[in-house]
Parts: sequence; C-alpha cells; structure tokens
Amino acid sequence: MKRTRMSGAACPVARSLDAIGDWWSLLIIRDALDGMRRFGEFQKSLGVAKGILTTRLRNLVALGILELAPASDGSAYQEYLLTEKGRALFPVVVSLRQWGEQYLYAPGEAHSLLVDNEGERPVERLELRSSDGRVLGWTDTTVRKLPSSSPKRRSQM
Amino acid sequence: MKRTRMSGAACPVARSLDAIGDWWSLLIIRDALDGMRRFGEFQKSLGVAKGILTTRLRNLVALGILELAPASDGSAYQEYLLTEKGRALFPVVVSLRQWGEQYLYAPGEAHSLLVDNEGERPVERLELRSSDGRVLGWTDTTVRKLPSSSPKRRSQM
DNA sequence: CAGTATCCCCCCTGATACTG
DNA sequence: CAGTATCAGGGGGGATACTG
Repeated sequence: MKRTRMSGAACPVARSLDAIGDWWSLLIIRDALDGMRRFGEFQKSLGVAKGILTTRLRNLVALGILELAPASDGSAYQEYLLTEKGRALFPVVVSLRQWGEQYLYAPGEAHSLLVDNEGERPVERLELRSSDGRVLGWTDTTVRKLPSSSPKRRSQM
Repeated sequence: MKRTRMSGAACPVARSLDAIGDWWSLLIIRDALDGMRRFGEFQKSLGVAKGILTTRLRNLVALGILELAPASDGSAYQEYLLTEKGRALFPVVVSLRQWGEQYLYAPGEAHSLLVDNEGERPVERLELRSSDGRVLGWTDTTVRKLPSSSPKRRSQM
C-alpha cells in the first residue's frame, strides 16, 4: 500500500498499529484467542480469500505473534498457535470488544457477552489504574516522552 | 478498498474494527486524547496528506466519535472534540500502547511512558477482572453468544 | 485440507495546486 | 489556516483455478 511505515515510530501506539493495525490481523488474533488453530478454521470464520489469509498468517508468524506447530491431531499439516506476545494482545481485543458492545449496537440489539468461566458472570470493564489502585481516566494521565528527561504537559502519545 | 464490511457483524470486535480499524483513525484519536483539536495539529503530527485527513475526520464525526465545535480561540475555524463515545476509546489506545511498549521495542531502546498525573508514577497494566475482582487471563473467559441462550465452549468472539 | 499462483480492479495513498 | 480538487500509482482485496 506504500503507506507510511511506522515501525520506527517513537510512539508505541503507532508501532502497534503498524504491526497489527490492518483489517485482518486482529480478527485472526481474536479467533486464535478463541481457540482456533487451523488455516481452514480461520478461513471459514473470516470469509477471507485464502491468499490474503496466507499473507496475514505469514506476517503474524514473522512478527512472533503466532508460531507454527505440528498438528495436534494426526494430520500432516501445521497449526498456528499464539505466542506469549500474541496472547498479550488479549486486552487489545477485549477493549475493542467492550467499546463495540457499548457503542455500536442499537439499544435493543442483542450482542455476545464476555463472561468469566467461573460462575459465567459478565466480566468488568477494563480499567486503567494507578500504582496505588485508583482508576484513571483519560485526563488523569500524561505521556512522558522518555523515562528520564521529561516534558510536563501531555504531549505525543 | 471494497473490503468486506463488518458493520453488521455479530461480533463487536469486528464492528469496532470496521469503524476505527484503519491506519489513521486510531492515531487521530490518540492525538485527540492527547489534547489536539485542530486540523493543522493533526496534520502536522501525523504527516498525513490533507485529503486523507479530511476524509478520516469527516468519518469520525459521522460515527459520533468526534464532534465539531467553534474554535476556543478567536479564530473562525472549527475544532474537533472527542465525544463520550470517542473518549471511551481510551482503553483501546492504552492497550495498544502497553503492548507496543512491551513487545515492540528492543531491550535497550527507550520509549515513552504513560504516567499518572498525580505523583507521576507509571500506570499499571490494564487488567481484566471478574465481577468479584479476580484478574482474568485469556483462558478464563468465554464468549457467550447471546445474553440468554448460550453455548458453553469458547466460540466466536 | 492447506496452501500457491494468477488476474483484475478498485480505492486508498500521497503530491500538488487551488480557494476562502 | 483549513480545507477542496485533481491526479498518478500501486498494492491490497477478492475470485478462481491449480497443486500436494
């Protein structure tokens, strides 16, 4: 796409989006977090062209988000498993899910719900907390550019 | 891009990505959360072509994520302010930020840090919690398709 | 089943020039 | 400053056919 690359950006948000901010990667990761492992599972779930899926999977493996493993059943094929780096995207997917649930569905419209396995109760909303446990809103935080020398005001996030 | 639309998807993650899952929107929102309001600020910060920025801003306004307001200074122009729906994307941006900080920088490489305004201490990582306060990992949750009738195993997220 | 190989088209991207 | 208009190009996206 010749789009401006941000892999070298100083901003972690930009770097993250550069890695997984396309239209398919996060959906693949969502499915992987959901237990999917096989090419065909992804393909059927996403309805994406096989060629595109191949590209995306290869890219996710290259990024260290997925890894290839021999199939757990007898088959001669491989499976795509989440690495720790990939599993760490859980909060990203959950935050997207929670935002969508709250703002993208009509009042009466039913939507799926993320529940705690133990007790089957809905999970809480993700909340950002300070080191002493206070809940932090978007105005309560500042991006400090470098661990050491620091500008005071909110600057580039 | 003629890509498959997911605005009608049953999965909130897909709907969210359909709305803001492109290469610029979340960066605009990041900047807006950072206090930016003016066309020129976004343009300079992102280094994006003006035409593209116009499209994206218009789309975000149409989605109800940004809203137009008269300029706070004397100027005759308008400002783009986050709505509540837009501010609710804070956890999404933070989760991307934290993931990037942890996995996208070389060991020695310095990166910016999100700090609590009060005390300037780094924030905690976002954690998902159950209704009784336990921290939940990705294996501790299940997507229940509809609030009522529910399959047991992890299914489409 | 799990890809690879083509093909084409569309639209996004990025520049530049222009307007109020 | 805040956009709008226009244009070139290139790569993603989708479909289909093919292979092991």
